Amino acid sequence: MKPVLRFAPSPTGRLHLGNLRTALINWLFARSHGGSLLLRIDDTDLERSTAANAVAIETDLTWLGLDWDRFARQSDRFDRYAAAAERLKAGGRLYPCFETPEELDLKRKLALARHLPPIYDRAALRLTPDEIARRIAAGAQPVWRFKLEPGRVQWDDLVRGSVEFEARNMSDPVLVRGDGGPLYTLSSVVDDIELEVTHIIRGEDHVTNTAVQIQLFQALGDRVPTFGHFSLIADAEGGKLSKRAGSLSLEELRGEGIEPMAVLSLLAKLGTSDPIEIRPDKPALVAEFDISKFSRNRPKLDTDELWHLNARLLHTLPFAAVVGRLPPGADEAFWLAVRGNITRIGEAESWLTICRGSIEPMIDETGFLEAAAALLPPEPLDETSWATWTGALKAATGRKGKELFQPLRRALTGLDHGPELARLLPLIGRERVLARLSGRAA
RNA sequence: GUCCCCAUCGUCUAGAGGCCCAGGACACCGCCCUCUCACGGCGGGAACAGGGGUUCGACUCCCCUUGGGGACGCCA
Repeated sequence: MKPVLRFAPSPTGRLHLGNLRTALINWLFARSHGGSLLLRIDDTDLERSTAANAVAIETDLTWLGLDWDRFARQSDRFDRYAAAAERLKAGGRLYPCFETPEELDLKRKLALARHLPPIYDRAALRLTPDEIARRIAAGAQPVWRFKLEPGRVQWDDLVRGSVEFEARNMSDPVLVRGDGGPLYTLSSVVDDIELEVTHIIRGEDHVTNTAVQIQLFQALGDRVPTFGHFSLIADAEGGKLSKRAGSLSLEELRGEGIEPMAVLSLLAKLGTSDPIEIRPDKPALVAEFDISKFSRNRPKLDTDELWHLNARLLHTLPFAAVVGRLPPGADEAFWLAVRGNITRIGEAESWLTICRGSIEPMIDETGFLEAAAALLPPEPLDETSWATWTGALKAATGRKGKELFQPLRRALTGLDHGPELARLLPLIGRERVLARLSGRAA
């Protein structure tokens, strides 16, 4: 049976690197096992979900090149959740509770104060049928809780090995809210069953959810999927990712010029035993993916590392891969000359100004530069011109090494370092070179 | 507070009792290459959180401590 994976974000905000990692791991698992991926928009929380966020999620995934085979939206499926809730009621697994949110909050605080776990005390289970009928007749809108069965819940986790929870340490989850709407625990399980999800791979913040959801899978169907919970990533200081969510949003990184493969390479390797290196394309990541390579440690994500990978990627990218994203006037010779000196593609622009536009030269010794101007080979300049020129200059002045080259670099580019001058010289052109050697902006 | 998880170089990790005075990758430092930066080549510094056990022998097993994280919602 081919595995069916799913990525189920809630459209309550933009995707950040943490979400993306979940998406990528599921995508890689699906692709490396010949399986399929379902994109499910978990928008049962109508208050916080927006259609714009849902669209943005699809845009971000597409930009990264993560495709999906099926699509579902939970707000289209409320009838399915209601039907499942009825089945659970009929089976005696759902019971109505009439506490207000304030009462529940108080109960939790009381439990905590008594050094007890803040789980629901099941007071509603002691309500008589008459009492329940009377309250409903009086207009009360109960929430419906799933009655957990006592005992041990165990599963073999793809990342964490055997995991066990004692049901008495868990709270009977609310599945249906006062307004009749479904809660995540219910909708998620119903969809995983009906959309035939075989592998649920998500962050470790879901492990306790898994324990209760396994009982729900058993109550609602006959098949429990395979689970895998990888650890969440921390920021560079070891703190929560959300605190620096701004700098880690894909939207922002994209605006700063990050390449998809830099993001993908880091996210696919972080926390695994593979070296974190730039990979050329998604098939390389698919070929190397193995869920068992993920450790249970909590890895730190450093955006510096992301930019480092980005630079490494750019240094090898052929002209064809970037042609549409370079400023007008940038040709292949230009790209090949400057790609080794940039971290983000936007930096090509300043080099283009140096090659095709006008800059202020840095002049150290006018005498030396005058001599250089006199010896500059005639048009056309090509990649051999530099050697010819500096050879003649060396013979004429007796200079060599840095003394010979650095004044030229500073005059020609206005900078202390940059791409090979042999390649830049023909790009800058004879006329500009002469002007800059004489100290004129050109 | 309760339950669960984690703890090896700066970072990501290898390590399933002797193969480890702990290996790799990235980062860092040095040298080489070189007009500069980067690339590349060579070399270097750099770690088993602490304390008890178990054992002939613990990075590896057990317990405790400490430190971190997750969960405990009519959010997902």
